[in-house]
Parts: sequence; C-alpha cells; structure tokens
Amino acid sequence: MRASQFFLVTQKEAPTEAELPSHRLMLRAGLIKRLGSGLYSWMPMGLRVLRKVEAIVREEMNEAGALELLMPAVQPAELWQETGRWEVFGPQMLKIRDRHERDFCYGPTHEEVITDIARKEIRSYKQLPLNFYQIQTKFRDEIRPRFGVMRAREFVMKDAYSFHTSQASLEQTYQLMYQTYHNVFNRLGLKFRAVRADTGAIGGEGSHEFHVLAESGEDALAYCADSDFAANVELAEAVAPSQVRVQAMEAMREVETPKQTTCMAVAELLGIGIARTVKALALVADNQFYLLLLRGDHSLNEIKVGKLEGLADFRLATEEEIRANLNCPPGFIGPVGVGANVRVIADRTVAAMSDFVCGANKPKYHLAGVNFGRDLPEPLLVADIRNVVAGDVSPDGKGTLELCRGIEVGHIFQLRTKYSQAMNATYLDENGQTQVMEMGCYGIGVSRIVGAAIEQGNDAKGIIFPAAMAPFQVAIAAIGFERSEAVRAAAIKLHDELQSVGIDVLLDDRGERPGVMFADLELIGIPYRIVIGERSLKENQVEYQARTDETAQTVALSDIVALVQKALCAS
RNA sequence: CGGGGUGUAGCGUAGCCUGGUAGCGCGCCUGCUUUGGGAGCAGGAUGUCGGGAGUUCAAAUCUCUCCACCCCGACCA
Repeated sequence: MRASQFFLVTQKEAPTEAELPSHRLMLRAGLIKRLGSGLYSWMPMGLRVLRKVEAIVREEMNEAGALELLMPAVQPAELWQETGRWEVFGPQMLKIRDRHERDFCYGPTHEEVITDIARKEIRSYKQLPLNFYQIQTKFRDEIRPRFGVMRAREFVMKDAYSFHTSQASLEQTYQLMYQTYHNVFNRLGLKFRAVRADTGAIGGEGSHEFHVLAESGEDALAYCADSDFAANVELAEAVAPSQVRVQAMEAMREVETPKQTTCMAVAELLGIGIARTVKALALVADNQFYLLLLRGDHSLNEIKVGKLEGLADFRLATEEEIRANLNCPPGFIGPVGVGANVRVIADRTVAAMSDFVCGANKPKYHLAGVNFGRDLPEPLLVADIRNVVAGDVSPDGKGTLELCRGIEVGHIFQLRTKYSQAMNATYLDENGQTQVMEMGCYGIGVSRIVGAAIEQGNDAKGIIFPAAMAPFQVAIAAIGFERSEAVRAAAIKLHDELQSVGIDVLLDDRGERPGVMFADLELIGIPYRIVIGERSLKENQVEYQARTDETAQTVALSDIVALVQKALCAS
C-alpha cells in the first residue's frame, strides 16, 4: 500500500474528551472517529487492525470446530420476554419499535436468538454437541460510555454458544474454549491472564474472564506467582489466617481520639500499626442493622457481602440509622456493648485478632486492648467479607497473592440450562426421552481488544502494536521520494518485493520531510520501519529499526527482505 | 440516574468577569525556497461563538431554557 493512495491523517493534539492513552492515541493516529457518545467510526487505518483481530479470532474458533453463523442484530421483544430478560436487561437495551408498533431491540447479546435456533433445529442427541459463533456488532446502552472503543455503546463482539447432552460434554467444550482463548490472545501478542470470575447478569455456573494486563484496567485481579491461581478480586477468597487468636495481653481501656475518625488516624495517634485496628461498617438490609468488622487496612467486598444470608439487598446505613442503633455518630462506632438490635459480622482476619483497637461507640473515644469473648461476645457470624490484598495466602495454598489490573476482553460461561429451560430447548436422547440441552457461552470483545492492546503497548511516541494486529507490518519511509529518482525506484522495488512475499507493507511516498514521516509511522505503531534515503542508497544500504529499538541498524538492500521476514516470524 | 464541569473553524485554545459584532497555534489550500526527526517566507480558505427565547441601540459576553459532550459512582465484552 502506498501512503499517497491511502488515508493517513494524524493529529498532533488529541481532543480534550479523551483521557486514556489508548483513546487519545487512537484518535490522534486516525484509527477511529467519534460520531456520538460511545459511537465510533473505524477509519481505514483502524479497520485494518480490527479486521486482523477478527481474522485471528475466526481462525482459532474454526480450528476449535466452532461453526460461524450470523444472526440478526435486531431481535423481537417476544424472545426476551420468554426468558424474562426484557425487564432484567432493561435500560441497557436499545429498544426500538417498527411501523406496526411491534417491540424490538438492537441485540446486546444473542442467547435468546441462538436458543431459539437450537430449539427449532436440534431434534436429536446425534446432532450434539454443537458450537455456533458469530462476529457481530452489538449495542449496549451503557450508563456511561468512556475510554473510546473500550467501553463503547456499539462494539464488535465474537459470541459463541454451545449445546450439549451432558454437563461432561459442556465441560469438555468449555475447556476447549479456555484453550482456544489462550491461543487467540497469545497469537495477538498480548500479555493476559485468565481468571475465575463472577457470572454476573448472563448467569450460569463455571466462569472465567480473560484480562489484558494494563495499569488502567477497570478490574482488579489477584494471582499467585507460584501457581496458576488467578481470580477477579471480586471473587478471590481471602482465606482464614492459619494462626489461632493469641491470648489477650492487655486490659481494655478507653483512649481519647478527639479528631481521629479513621483507622489510619487512630493508628497514627496511638503509634501502632493500622493492622492492629478494626473498623466497623454499618449496613442495613431488610430493616436489620448490621455491623461489619474489617481490619483497618482491609476493604469491604460488596459482592461477597451480598451473598451472605439476609444481606442480598444491603446498603450502607445512613447517619441517622447509625445514631439510632448505636447512639453514636459515625467515626467512633464499634462492636463493644452493642444491643441485640445490632448483628455483628466479623471478617475472618478480624475474628483471629486480639488486643485490637476499635471505635468506642462514644464520640471522640476509641477502645484499645479489645478482645472477643472477654470484652464483647464472639461475632454472630465470621465470614470472608473483604477484598484480598497483596501478600495474602493464595486460596490454593501454594504461595501468596499479587494484585494487578486488567481489561476484560473475554468471558466464558457454563450456562447449564438457564436459557434452554426457560425457552424449552430440548432434544430426544438415546431412549427417546425429552431432555433439556446444556449450554455454554463464550464472548470476546473484538473492538475492545484493539483499545486494550494499545493500553498495554504505547510510549511517548505513540502506539506500539504487536505485529499480529498492526495495520501494517512494515513501513518504508522514502526520504526525498519526489525529488530523487534513485530513492523512488528503490522504494517502489522494495515495496513490491515485500508485498510479493506476503508482507503487509506501507510505503510512505508522500515526499514529506523525514521528521514528519517518522513521527506518523511511530504514532500509528507500525512494528518495523525501513528508511531509504539517497545517502545510504549510494552504498546500497537501508536503515532498519523496530518500533521498540532505540536506534536503527544499517542493512544491505539485498538482505532487508529476509531480515524483515525473519523478524515477523519471530514476533 | 445522582454529583461535578465544558461547549468559540477539522484539532487545541484566547476573548466572557467589565456587552461594541471574533483572535492565536496546529492542520488545510496556492506559490517560492527547503529536505535525515513534526521546515521557512508570502498569500489564502474555513466560524449559524451548541440550539432557542429574552434584556439591550448593540450579545460569544448578561438572563432563562433546551441540547450535546466530558469527569466521578453502580453495569459490562
């Protein structure tokens, strides 16, 4: 491809609306163009990247025996009413009405449509298992679209759905997809991690998320460096401390804390570690008042709390409720001396603490040297209610946990019979008996991957694309293309040679000054650059530099094609 | 949806407080010069100042209203 025949438009400054590096760079490099909130056009340069990601996903899905189909983006409301999701998905769905006043939605996902296909087409156990997939534009009316294509309202997704006669068969395909996703992300050249996950709104049982690792990721992940354990922090278990509670050494006493309303401030005042303090969080669920105890440096995991009996619909207590139940303003509340109206739940770590510091339920005072069983009753319930922190013991017992951040780009679920049951998707087994199909579903955020890859790979100069998804694999910067016959001839010849061996090459024949070409090619993130100029051409040499190299190397013109081929093979 | 903020040329911005009819940088177009890290000179085009209403002799500027977008929270591939 010649730059003069292409659409290469870059910008020095990014629009103010873009904050995230990937978003800014995609706009500056001319990959995407914003149309409205969460709506982006993929410009020719960006579309090349998107298509490369799609192609790898498609190849690997085909390799795994999945069958590509294409379902309508627009779906009738009736299907969604059958599963009850017309209401559940609610405002996230773009609902539309046709000329006959019939309700439709622009599909946010396709479980209903595929299950409808399955129930109509699959009669016999002999047809199973089956795995269908599509790569398609979805629409989700996100409450707050942001980060460009990373959380767009309209986005490209690969969604696959499998059907089975047994859970064992489902698990087999699930494992295959788990492996396939590893293959996809490895081929894309991304640093990623598969983690156990919460199943969220899609529902079902077993579930893994695939995260591209990046500082700006919206999800916190916990992983064990010494084993393959990895989980979303939402789900990662904080195991109970192995050491039993040590004997009480101190007597309980009041300490004056006139302005210290946080554990940090109290610990500082008393000159002790924050790990010696306990904070109490006041919650209300079903008109019941709860006090949740966490170590001062730990944070509450709301998903874990929501799974406790009676706490499904919990919320933080209001200041009035705190005063009414504890006779004390927030900042000094604690579990000592509370009435029967207050249910105390302790985190596992807290349950193993002794001689700790907590609020005194008396304005401007905390208590030190507090011990369960002596100064206050044992908690009503001891549970895992906190987020894991770095250094915690891994739930598999094989080391300690580290934390990192990730961008969710894939999610696989064992749906079991959630949708097949609701929509009556059945088949006849070997005995002629009607059975409900087992289902799995497997998503990849194709357009999100582009943003995530840039989030993972960028520097001050711009994007650093993995070679597998770069819009072009190699660029030729021809210095003096318009004024030097020799440069022009050599550049065109090299371009044609590279192209003929199947390399995606961009020839910058715009005749721009070198600085302009270099800056553009670096911004766009093309992995390799060849510079042809009169100077080196006289020696039959060109310059060659990888996007991540500090400096260029001089290479004989006759060797350059082989060198590029070798580099691309290795990457 | 709750809280905060911003709308001036394709992008970035000044002007707004203290009304007098819009300026700068980048980009774009033309010409000449230049050519190994975002060139120089000269000339040029592009603005319903987010929309509407009001106040005023006069509104980018003041008032009201609607809209769009961005940031912080819950949701998700």
